[in-house]
Amino acid sequence: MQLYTKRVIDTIKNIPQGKVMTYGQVAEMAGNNRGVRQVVRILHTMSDAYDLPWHRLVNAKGEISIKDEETRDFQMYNLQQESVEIDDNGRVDLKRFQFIPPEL
DNA sequence: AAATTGACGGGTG
DNA sequence: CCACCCGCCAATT
Repeated sequence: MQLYTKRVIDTIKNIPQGKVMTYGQVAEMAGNNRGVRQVVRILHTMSDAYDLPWHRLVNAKGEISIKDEETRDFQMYNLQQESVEIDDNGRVDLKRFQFIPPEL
C-alpha cells in the first residue's frame, strides 16, 4: 500500500470524537488535495479492516454523503452520540464541528 | 496490463 | 440554490 493511503488512514483515525472532517480535507492533510477519490475508495474497502471512524467524514457542504439509508442512519446516530448536531437536511454546521488539525 | 470503481470537489451557467 | 462537467488517484477486478 502506498504512503499516501497510509497517511489518509492515519488522518482519519486522528479525527477526535465530536468533530468531523470533509473528504477533501482529509486528502489535503494526507498530502494530496487531489486524491479525494482515493479517500472515498479507502472508506469503501478498508474502513472495517483498519477500524476507521468513517462516520466523522462528511462532504464539503457538511452533508452526510452516504446513499444507503441504513448506513446513513447509522452514521447520523453515531455523530449524535458524540453530540455533533445534524439539521433537518442532514447537514452538520462545519463552522462548529469541523476538526481543524494543528498544523505542524 | 487495462479498465473500473467510488461515501468528492470546484468551477460554471 | 441546483444541475452538470471534468479532473483525479490507486486498490481491485
